[in-house]
Amino acid sequence: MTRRLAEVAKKVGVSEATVSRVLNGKPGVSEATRESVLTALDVLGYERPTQLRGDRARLVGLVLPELQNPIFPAFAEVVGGALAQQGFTSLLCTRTVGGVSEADYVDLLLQQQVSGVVFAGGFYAQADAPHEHYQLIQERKLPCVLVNAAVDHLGFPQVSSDDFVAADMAIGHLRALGHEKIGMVLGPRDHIPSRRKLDAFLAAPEADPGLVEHTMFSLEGGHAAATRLVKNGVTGIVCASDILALGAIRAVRRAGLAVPEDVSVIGYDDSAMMNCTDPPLTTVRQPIDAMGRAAVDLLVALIERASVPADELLFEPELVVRASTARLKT
Amino acid sequence: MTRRLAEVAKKVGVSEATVSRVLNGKPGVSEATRESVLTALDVLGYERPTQLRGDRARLVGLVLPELQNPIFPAFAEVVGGALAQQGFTSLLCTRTVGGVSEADYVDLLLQQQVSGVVFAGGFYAQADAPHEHYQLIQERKLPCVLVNAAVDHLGFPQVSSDDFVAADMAIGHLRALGHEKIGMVLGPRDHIPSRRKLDAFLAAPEADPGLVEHTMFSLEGGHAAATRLVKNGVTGIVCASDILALGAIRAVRRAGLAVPEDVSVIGYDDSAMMNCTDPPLTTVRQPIDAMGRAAVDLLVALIERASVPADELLFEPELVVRASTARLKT
DNA sequence: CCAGGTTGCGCAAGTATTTGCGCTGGCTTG
DNA sequence: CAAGCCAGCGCAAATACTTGCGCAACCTGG
Repeated sequence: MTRRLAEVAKKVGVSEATVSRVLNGKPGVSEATRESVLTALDVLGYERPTQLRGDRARLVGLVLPELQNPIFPAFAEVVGGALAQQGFTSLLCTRTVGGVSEADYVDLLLQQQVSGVVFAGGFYAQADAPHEHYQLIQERKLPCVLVNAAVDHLGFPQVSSDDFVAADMAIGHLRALGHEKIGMVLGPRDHIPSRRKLDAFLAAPEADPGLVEHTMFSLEGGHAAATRLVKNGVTGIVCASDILALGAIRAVRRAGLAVPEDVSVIGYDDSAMMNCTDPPLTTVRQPIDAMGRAAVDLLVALIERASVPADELLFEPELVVRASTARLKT
Repeated sequence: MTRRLAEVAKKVGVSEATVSRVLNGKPGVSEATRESVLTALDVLGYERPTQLRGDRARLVGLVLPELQNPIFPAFAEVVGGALAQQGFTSLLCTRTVGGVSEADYVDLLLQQQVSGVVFAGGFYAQADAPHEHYQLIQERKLPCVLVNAAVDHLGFPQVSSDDFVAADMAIGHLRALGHEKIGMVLGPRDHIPSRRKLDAFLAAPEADPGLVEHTMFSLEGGHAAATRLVKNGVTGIVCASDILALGAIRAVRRAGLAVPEDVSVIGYDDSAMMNCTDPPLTTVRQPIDAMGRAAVDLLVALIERASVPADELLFEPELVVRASTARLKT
């Protein structure tokens, strides 16, 4: 009922045969004719076959939860750059308020015939979030790598930074500075990286489970959580992201105290510009460069059908001591 | 020569007719059969037609130069959110070092049959950069909106913040604080928004053209440029981005001076977290929320074939006074 | 347990696309 | 300037995909 060839052929004034040849990249058509057929195709709104524009685009989806926290754009740059070097193009997908869900993005990516997907900080990290769309990827055998702590074994290879060690370092640092009443500001309860940090916190016998706050990952969330902790008299706060830490610093000041003189605050991520903040933030750095590269290497291996262990690659974080932590006043 | 239907049909053990029906979403096929046909398709590596996965995705490309400067992720969130509300999905495209060029992204987007494109801070803003790919978009009559000051009339509608007014505000603010020796740190010489700011600077009769530095948009660029300015004895620096301003602050300190006591620094953009820096940055805010919404409105109008003036919509910036500027010491 | 309805599917006829072959007209060569 | 060559294209045959129709299997209500 469509009669594409016929319609296009009439429009250009050539035979159906010629249009067919153009569409299939067959020889025997002059460049000029080829051009005009292609133009007519576009004008009439038909999809030209993928192959016609250079070689098939090697697309990879990169799914991120947000862009507010600078760690995610930074990660996107690392992954995008590494993919580009391997000849892949990345499609960046970000959840937006009231907008497109992760499942929608997965649909979209499948539709666009991507060669693979990298997820960072997605729903897979939250135990209570829907996970059906990951199974969809699995069924399709689409190469996929998860960054940072997935819920359970979905069977995808993972690249994570070691949250347990990270929290341990942060707490150790505060202890070494003489702090004893230490609080934690974490993400949602079902968020796996937060849980792992919590495990590290509770591993210490002197830890007080009452000084753990769960909140959402925003400056305001950090502010609210830290306000409660300060009220409970903590002198050190370990946060699950730099943004939370900035919120915590604001909360401490709002309470009439100073950072780091009265309360020490440690962030997590070491996102950009944390050395320009007031005070420069002591934080635990995720090695995003190495992680991004590793994720891309894994993904490319999967795409090329190499067998890759569905393990979790743990990356060692690094404590970056700046000026938001100090020895406890005696 | 391919005989897709036949091959798939044999694999699944049904007739070609059934496969055809599945491929075209026709009724009269049980869910189970449909599933197995699709699976076989995937296994055999055939593309399933776009329509099969829900209704045709309404895609819009969003092309950004980088993600380091937080203004771009922020803009991406605004535009992405606004598009989502209108039922569009945004594909984020970012240039990466040694990676995909703007022209490549345009090719990609055309190939993916996007409904429209939003460019922010792209090559169109630089007089000496290649512009052919914009013409390609124009020829295809693809809806397109440019954000912030394009080189010349490429015929696309534009949404910009008023750079002249912005620079004027910044300079006026410094003058009001008693500063007379004021320097400027701008982007590349052929960068149109920087030129417009330069125009505002030179409009004042007492302006010294020797105190204008061109550099690339990075912290290090700002640092280097500001170092030269400080050596020349300026007491106030107006920067073309917040990142440049942070670099400038570092340069001032490296020179043994203090911000704002010895030298006042003004940024531009008011990107996120500039109120957490040391000192909190005085800056000129781009109304990215309004601009993003306007850009999306224009684009959607274009997509719906409404006629839209190919004008430049100028948005008024806003001076945000924090603590990186102070009265000149007498 | 049977009649009638419904759904899923294959047959084969109908429609669309691809391709072998040969015509044409322009360019090269002697 | 004519003969020969060949790229570019259309014709029509071959191939590939779509669809109207009817059969069969399975439910459903008597």
